[in-house]
Amino acid sequence: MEIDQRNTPPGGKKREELKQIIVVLIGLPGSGKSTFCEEVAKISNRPWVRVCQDAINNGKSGTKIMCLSVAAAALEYGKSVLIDRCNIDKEQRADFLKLGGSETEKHAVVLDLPNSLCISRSVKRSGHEGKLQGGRAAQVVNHMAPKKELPKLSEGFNRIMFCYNEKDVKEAIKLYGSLSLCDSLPFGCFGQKSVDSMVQVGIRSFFKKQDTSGNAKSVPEDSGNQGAEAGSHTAGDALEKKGKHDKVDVTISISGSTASCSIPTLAFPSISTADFQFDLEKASDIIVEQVEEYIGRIGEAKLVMVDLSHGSKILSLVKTKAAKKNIDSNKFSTFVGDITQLRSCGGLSCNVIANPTNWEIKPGGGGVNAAVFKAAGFVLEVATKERAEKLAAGECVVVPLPSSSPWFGAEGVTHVIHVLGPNMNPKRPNCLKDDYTKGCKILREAYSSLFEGFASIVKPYGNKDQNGKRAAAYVPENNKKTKDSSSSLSKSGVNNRNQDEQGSNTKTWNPWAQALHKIAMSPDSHKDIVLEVSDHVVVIKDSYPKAQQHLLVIARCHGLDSLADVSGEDIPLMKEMHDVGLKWAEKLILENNSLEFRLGYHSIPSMRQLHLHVISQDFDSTHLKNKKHWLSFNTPFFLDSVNVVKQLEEAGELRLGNESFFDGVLRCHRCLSVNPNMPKLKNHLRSCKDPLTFLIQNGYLISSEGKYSR
DNA sequence: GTTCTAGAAC
DNA sequence: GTTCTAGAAC
Repeated sequence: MEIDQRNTPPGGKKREELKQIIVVLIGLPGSGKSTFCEEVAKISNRPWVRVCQDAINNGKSGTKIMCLSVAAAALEYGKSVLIDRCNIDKEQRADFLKLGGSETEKHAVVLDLPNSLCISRSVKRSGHEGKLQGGRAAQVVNHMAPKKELPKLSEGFNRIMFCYNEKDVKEAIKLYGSLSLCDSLPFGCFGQKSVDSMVQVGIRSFFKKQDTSGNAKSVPEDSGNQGAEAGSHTAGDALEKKGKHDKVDVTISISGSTASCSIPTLAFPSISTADFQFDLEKASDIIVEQVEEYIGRIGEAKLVMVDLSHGSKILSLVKTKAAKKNIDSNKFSTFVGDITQLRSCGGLSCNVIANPTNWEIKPGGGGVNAAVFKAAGFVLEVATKERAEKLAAGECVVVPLPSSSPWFGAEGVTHVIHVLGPNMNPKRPNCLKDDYTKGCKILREAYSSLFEGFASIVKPYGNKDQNGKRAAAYVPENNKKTKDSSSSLSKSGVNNRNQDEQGSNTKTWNPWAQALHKIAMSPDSHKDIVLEVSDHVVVIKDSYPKAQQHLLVIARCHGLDSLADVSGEDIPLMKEMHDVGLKWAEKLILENNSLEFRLGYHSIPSMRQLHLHVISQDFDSTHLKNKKHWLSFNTPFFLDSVNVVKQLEEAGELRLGNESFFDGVLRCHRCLSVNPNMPKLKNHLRSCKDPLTFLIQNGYLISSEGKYSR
């Protein structure tokens, strides 16, 4: 035992000023418990006492009773205590939790490192206090490992922190080492991989302390927090409000606020403006801009922005800016209330709830995230895990809420959309510092992604109005689990933006793939790159042209992401796109009569929103870099516009190419010679002057030599 | 879709 | 040693 004598004995210091903590280390031999204690003691200003069973008996191994006795004495002396023994099951830990008074905080730090690592460390070490090293150590670890029982809050811990690797351990050391005499840490479970006890209590008092204590030291980043946005809405708040604050303010009138859930409604809090400290003015601009963009796309569905606090600045800013833009208050409103109890306490039926989560999409961190996971129950964690393991900033995942969730019955919630916003808080992971260029971009993506997710739930199902646009119609929630097997599915399985749970055209679109879609939906916001805009199409120059001239004719119709969405009824639109492309090709040929053009579509585009390529056949461009670039324009993966229209007219459907064409050889489109690699092909293309016989014969080429027929 | 880069190919 | 590809990350 090592007693720190820096502190005064009982009576010498007022006990009220201290926050005494018992930290029960839990871990196999070799998991790093002793190192943890030594490191914490080394960097800490707090008087820690390490109670180590391996050395408690005059440097030799002692008993549990001895540990309890020494720990009790240390607490009497106003110290905080680190219990350095394995404590692998509930029974071994129970007596330590009885020590100290009601003011003493009981923490567990679980060093759940891989058994193999513990064995390897134990075997290799020398001079171990308990003489557990060499071959015997491996035996002991193997014997002990199956008996390991992870701690739960219900055992009596205020806080449990799980560490699974050295990085986690380092963070925990930093956290505990930086606690001064009066500091405390948020209560609850932090960092647990799989849980059955992940409940966070008392975090409200932690945030209150942060606000009110003038000398409170900022608490270091919590590994269990994982960047979760705390917000003004805490789990504690949610608990306290229950049964107390039934009254809520509707800051903009909501038509039919007590309406049945037949009108789909998304309730969303402000993303990133709470714990992630995003600038409120900038955030409110983005919220209103995104609401304006999406409000016309969700049919009769509604958006409601929710904040727990009266006098919320962000709510007020959004409300004012939305009013200035004349956004229909029947479609978009703000609401003061508890997002977890909108129907029961606020009379507001919202079937979809947005949750500003952390990158691991896990409970914790306080704020809305903690409250949502708590209210929706463990089934939400399970349902979430089936859909996604993690999120990148700007992404979201739509999770149908199982009917077994208490939220489903009590609040009528059918879906939760987890969304991760940008973090500007240096105390949280992945801080953007003051880079608001990036921050605004990500926040815009986050809202766009969220609203796309909502739109996918109230998805349009094929109905088109007279403008050719698909009218949104609410389809009752569908809990059918569908797994997207499309090649574009991100590795994490995250559904970005457009989650379509119906039909064979299911495809998810990453944030980077949304650029054309955004241009098509709001060409006015992209005037610098738009060459032409009409009711049905937008023409732009490809940002990364693969030839001297490379334009895109983008359809403006909702619900037409790619050729996979096209059917016979789209023939007029396809013809219009072709005519516009032809017009531009002819215009460019007038400027340079050596150009030859081909018009066509990629069978499986990378970018969302149906677009026609108008590309000159020189393929002279620095942006033509890899095999896929070439093959996507020079194999049947590229479908000529005339042929697409013809197929639609004759068969009513399309035969699309697939990505197997990307395995092909690099054949010159003129002389048909095969080239070993891209640099050599590009070099060859500069000198090959053979005619494009195949294209001419099929009527696919537009050149000064002859007219193109449709 | 692009960029970056490790490692394969030359 | 340089060139090129392919996969990861965005």
